[in-house]
Amino acid sequence: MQAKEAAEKLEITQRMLRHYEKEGLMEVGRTLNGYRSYSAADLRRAGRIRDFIATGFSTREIRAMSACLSDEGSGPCEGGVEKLREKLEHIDRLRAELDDKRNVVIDRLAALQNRLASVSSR
Amino acid sequence: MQAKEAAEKLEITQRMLRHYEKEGLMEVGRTLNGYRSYSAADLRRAGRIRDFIATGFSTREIRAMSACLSDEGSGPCEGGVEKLREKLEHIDRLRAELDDKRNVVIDRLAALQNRLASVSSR
DNA sequence: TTGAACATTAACATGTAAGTCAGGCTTTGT
DNA sequence: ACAAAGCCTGACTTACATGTTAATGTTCAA
Repeated sequence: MQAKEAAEKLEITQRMLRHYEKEGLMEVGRTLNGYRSYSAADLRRAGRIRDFIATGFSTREIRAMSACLSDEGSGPCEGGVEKLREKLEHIDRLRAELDDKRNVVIDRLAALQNRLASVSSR
Repeated sequence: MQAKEAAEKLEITQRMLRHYEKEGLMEVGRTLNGYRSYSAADLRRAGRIRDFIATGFSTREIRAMSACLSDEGSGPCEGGVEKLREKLEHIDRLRAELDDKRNVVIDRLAALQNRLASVSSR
């Protein structure tokens, strides 16, 4: 698969696909004419990189746990587990707070609607 | 509480606390001598900002939902059912994004642990 | 064979998180 | 009174995601 199609499927730009390569996050084969050729595995890997970046990981961090990115991913990616756990903590803390906040709003909304209901039923 | 202690409790630098202010993400009171004085609420708010940034949100995005960051849903977070509903939409959208991000991490973690398990059981 | 659509690299640009350092004021302990 | 430690602002620096553009090569269809 050529660059354009790959980029479209991943909903990122070709620019970023090249960026991933230049940053050493993935390697992509070439056809005879020098064009990049993306395999299905390349797509999955690039998709993971995209998600990690969108989740606040730097290229440095992603590179550091590069082994954890491949489908088969053998090798030493133990350090990756640490980072994943940390990230999970961040996300979960945020989620918990968002949930609290959500309840505050819901309660208030309910209170408002109670008042409206009691007014309109008068 | 002064800057040093606040930064230590939040495990970020004073530099970043000042940064949050300059970016309009929070306001911090001053004592007579001009020193910043962080309240418990300030600490919580800064902690949320820290978590949002660590989760890949830009200052622009954080600023946009600034009202949802305070402890009390009061302030600009009130003003009738309309605003509350908007607020809820914001929060739910955020929660959805967070869940996506969380799933990315969880999937990877699960994949890693499957691999480790199958290796160690051999 | 010419043009459109695709590809390539390289260079330049922008926004922003984050570090660091300099120059200067304030507080506090000795 | 002096030194150490804190604070303040502002400026310089780096890293990095991402966009844009320019110059050029390749493929394909009319």
